[in-house]
Amino acid sequence: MKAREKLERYLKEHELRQTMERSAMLDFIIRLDGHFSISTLLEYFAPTNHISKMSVYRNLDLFLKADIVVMHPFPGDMVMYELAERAETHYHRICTQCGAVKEFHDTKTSKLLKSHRFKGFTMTTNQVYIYGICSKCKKKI
Amino acid sequence: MKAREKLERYLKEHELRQTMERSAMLDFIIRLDGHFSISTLLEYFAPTNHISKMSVYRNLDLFLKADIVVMHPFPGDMVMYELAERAETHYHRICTQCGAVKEFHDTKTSKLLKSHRFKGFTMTTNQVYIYGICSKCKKKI
DNA sequence: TTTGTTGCAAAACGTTTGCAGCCTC
DNA sequence: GAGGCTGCAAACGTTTTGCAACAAA
Repeated sequence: MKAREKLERYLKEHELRQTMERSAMLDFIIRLDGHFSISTLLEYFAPTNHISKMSVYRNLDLFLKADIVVMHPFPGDMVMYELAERAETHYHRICTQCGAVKEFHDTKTSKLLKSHRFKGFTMTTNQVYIYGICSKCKKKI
Repeated sequence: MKAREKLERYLKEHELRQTMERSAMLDFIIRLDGHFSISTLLEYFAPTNHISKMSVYRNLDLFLKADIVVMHPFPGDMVMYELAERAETHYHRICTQCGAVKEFHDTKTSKLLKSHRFKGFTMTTNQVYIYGICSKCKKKI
């Protein structure tokens, strides 16, 4: 499902409201087309672009609950996020030494995971992370 | 590889030192046998058990780099951690509504992921997360 | 008209930094 | 003996809280 649809549906289901702020934040995240942190959002919106810090925090939480955005456990000081729709098209490979993250495709695993059926649990997305050491870091050792 | 071996090897390779604090922290994490947050460690060590806040922070970072511990992107305010060795035996299923996390087994996917070969990238661990809605939350809607 | 949402400011909290002294190796 | 490691305290920055005004439904 598209991110905008998800938002509309989630708001309706939970009797929440459509606001300019939510819409603008989602637009930005869609256009951004990549990984981002809370700082990315704050730096863009808080100083000049009409959305206060508080709304950024609160609405990012909402996007997470609504499955519009996923959270990635990348190393480093900042938790990173990505549009769920975008994250569904690839997985991530992470160097535990330098923190470098690469996207890769794996249709086999994707299909296998999508075929799972759990009792009473409805799957929406799945994420795979492969940890290891990249070539640059291997040379250093 | 066992966690303790990993630590020894990592320390040697990076010319770092074995200390009581590192050893005690690893012991605790092994005995704990589950998910934990920084608070879990701080609450145990900082007040009474002889390891200062600072060493907890610094050594947890080291454990992450040494692949002794992995970080999980579970919803909620706290980033969670788990002994890598333990995390290798199962994957995680997460409810995006209430944040409940269940462990599940999937040898097929595990084998498939382990069989991957990347140019210049040496895999150490892999993690799979399945997001969705659990039965309890479905009833509420 | 109701009630969710925003934005502000202040407070609370978690994390980092700098440094002196200690302890591995 | 050299240099990594610890612990303290202060500084820092991020996130939360409470509340009044606003606006979507």
